[in-house]
Amino acid sequence: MSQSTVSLVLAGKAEGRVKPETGQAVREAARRLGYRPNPAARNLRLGRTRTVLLVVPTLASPFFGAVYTGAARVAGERGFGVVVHPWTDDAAPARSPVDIEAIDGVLASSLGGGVTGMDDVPLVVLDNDPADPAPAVNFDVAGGMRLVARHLTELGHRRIGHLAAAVDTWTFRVRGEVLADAGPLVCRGHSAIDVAAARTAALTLLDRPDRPSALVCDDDLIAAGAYKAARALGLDVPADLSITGFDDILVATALEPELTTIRLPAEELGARAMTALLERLNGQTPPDVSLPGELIVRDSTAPPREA
Amino acid sequence: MSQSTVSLVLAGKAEGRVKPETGQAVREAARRLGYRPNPAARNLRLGRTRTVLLVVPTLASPFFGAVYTGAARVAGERGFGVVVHPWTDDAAPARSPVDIEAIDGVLASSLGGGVTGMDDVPLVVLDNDPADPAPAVNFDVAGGMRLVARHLTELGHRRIGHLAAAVDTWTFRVRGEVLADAGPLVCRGHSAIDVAAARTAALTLLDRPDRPSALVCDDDLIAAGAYKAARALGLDVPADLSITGFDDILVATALEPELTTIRLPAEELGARAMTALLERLNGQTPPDVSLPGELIVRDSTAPPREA
DNA sequence: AGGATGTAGTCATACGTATCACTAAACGCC
DNA sequence: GGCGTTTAGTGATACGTATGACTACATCCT
Repeated sequence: MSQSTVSLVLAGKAEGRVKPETGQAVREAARRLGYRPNPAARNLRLGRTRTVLLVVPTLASPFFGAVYTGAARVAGERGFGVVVHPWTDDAAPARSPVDIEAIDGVLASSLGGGVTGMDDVPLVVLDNDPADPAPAVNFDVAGGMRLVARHLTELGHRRIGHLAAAVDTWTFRVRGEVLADAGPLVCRGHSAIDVAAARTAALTLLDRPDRPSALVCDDDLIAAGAYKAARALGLDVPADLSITGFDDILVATALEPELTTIRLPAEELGARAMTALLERLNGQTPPDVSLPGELIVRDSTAPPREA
Repeated sequence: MSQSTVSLVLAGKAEGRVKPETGQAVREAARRLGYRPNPAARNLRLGRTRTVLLVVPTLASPFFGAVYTGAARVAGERGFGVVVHPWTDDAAPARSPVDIEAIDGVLASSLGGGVTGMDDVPLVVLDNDPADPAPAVNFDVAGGMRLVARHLTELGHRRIGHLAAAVDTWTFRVRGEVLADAGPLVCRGHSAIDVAAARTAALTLLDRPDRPSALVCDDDLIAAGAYKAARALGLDVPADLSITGFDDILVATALEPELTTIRLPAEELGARAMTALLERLNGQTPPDVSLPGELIVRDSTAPPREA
C-alpha cells in the first residue's frame, strides 16, 4: 500500500476509495509505529494551517482569557485551532509573530497599540476605533458609559469625578468623551491600569474642597485603587463615595463592598470576532459588530450623603 | 540571481558567499515585492520550528500570564517563539495541539490534569509531582506552606483551619500534608478555586464552636472568599480572624486588608522551565528544579485576640 | 461479447525553503 | 603559464503531505 493510500485513510477521505479492511490495517500500522503526521508538511501542501493567531496586549488579565474562550469555541466548531501571542508595543518581539507561525489569519486586540507588520494577512481587530478601515468587533463602550452616567445621576449625584486610564486608545478616549457629555463631571485624573497607581491618582482627586461624591473609573482595577484611596481618607464606600468600574473582572466581586460596574461580554466578543474572521477567510466581508455592555449594580454605589 | 542566493541573504548566511551589493539588491527587491518567507516551508525543510508550545489549564488566571512572560523572555533570547494553548481535561480539544501545531517541544502545566497524547515530544512539566518521570520544574510548595504555618504559630495561633482547593493535584495535596504535620490544625474545608464557592466553604468552617483563629487558604482567590465569609459573620480581619493566601496574585493587594500570602516566583518558574526545555532540545537532560516561595506579610494576619 | 460503470489503489507532482555539491571567473604565486 | 585559492554564485535535491490523473481488475447491462 502506498503513501497516497495512507494519506487518504488518515485524512478521513477514504470513503469509497479504500477498502474498509485496508483502512483498518493502515490505522493499525500507524498506531503501532507511533506515526504522527507532520503538520509542517501538511501546512505547506495545503497552503493553509487551519490555525488563527490571537494577539493580545497581555496575558496578565483574565479579560483576555474570556476573549480566548469565546474565540476558541467558535474556531473549534469549524475545525480551527487558536494560538495566543501576547504583544505590547514596548515588548514587541524582533519579528512579528506572523513571520514565525504559520497561520491563516489574525485576531488582534488594538489595546496593545499598533498592530503592525501584518499586512496581507486576513485580520479582524477587537475593540478598534470604528474609524479604522480594518473589520472590527467592538464593545459599545459609549453605551456602557452612558449607563453608568445615568445610574449615578438618577441616584442624585451632582459632582462626579472621572478616574481615567492613562492609555490613548479608542476604548478609553470614548469613555472620557461620553462622560463629559452625559454627566456633571467636575474633575478628572489619569492613572496607569494598576492598583497602586490608581490609588495615588484617586487620592489627588479626593483631596480637594469640592470633592466628588462619585468616582467613575475606566477599569475595575483602577476602581480597586480608588477603594484604597477612600479607605486611606476614612471615606465610607458607598455612603461617602460611590465608585464604579468597567469590565466586571474577578476583582469586582472580590472587593468589599462589591463593585458596581459595566459587564462586558468578553467571551461573546471573542466568539463574534472569530466568526467574523472565519467569514473573512471564506472571502466574505462581515459587517462590523458592536456589543452592548450591561450595568451590574452592586454595593459600591448609593445616593450621595447630602441627597 | 537564483532562489538559493535569495535564501542565503534572507537567512543572514550571506557572509562571504554573496557580494554585499547583491545582498542589498535582494533585500530591496524582497521589500518592494512584499515577500514574506513561508514558515510552513521553512519548518518542513529544517525539521524544526524554533517554536515551543505552552500548555496551561486556563487563561483566566493572571498567574499563567506571568509564567508565560518568563518563558517567553528566555525563549526570545535563544531565538525561539512561544505559543500558548489552554487545555483542561473537560474542555480538551478533539486532537491534541501537538498534532496541529508544528512545534519543537512542550512546556505543560500539570494543573490541567493529564497531559496526554504528547509522547515522543520533548516535554517539561510545570508544577508536577516530583515522583513523575517527566523532567519537572516546581515550586517548593511544601517549604512555602511551612513558612505560613510557622508565621501563624509564632503569632500565637493554636487553632488553625485549612480552606483547601478541591483539586486533586500534587501542588494542593502537598499543602494539606504539610499543614497537617506542621501546625495545630483543627478543621479543614474544601472549595473550588472560586470566590463564591470559597465563601460558602469558609462559612461552614467559621460557624462552629471551636472556631479557628486563623484560616490558611490554598489560593488567593479562596482567601478572597474567606474575607467575604468573615465579613458576613461580623468578624474583623485580622483581629478576630487571620487569613493567609497562596500565590500573591493581583487580588492579594486589592483586598482590604491586604493579604498575607506566599509569593510564588511565577515568572522565574516560566523562565527556568523554558531553560530546561531548551536544554532538552539540545539533547541534554536538565536537573529538576524547585523554586522557593516567599512569605509576604501584609495586614491580614495578627496575633489571635485571646493571646 | 463488449462497452460502461464501479472499486481499490498507485503514481507523479507540487507546495517553498535550506543546503550540499558544483562551476566559473578572477587572482596570486613561484 | 599552470596550479591552488578565493569570491560569487548556480543547480539539484529533499523535507512529508495531498491530490488529480491514471491503471487494473471486476461487475453489470443489453
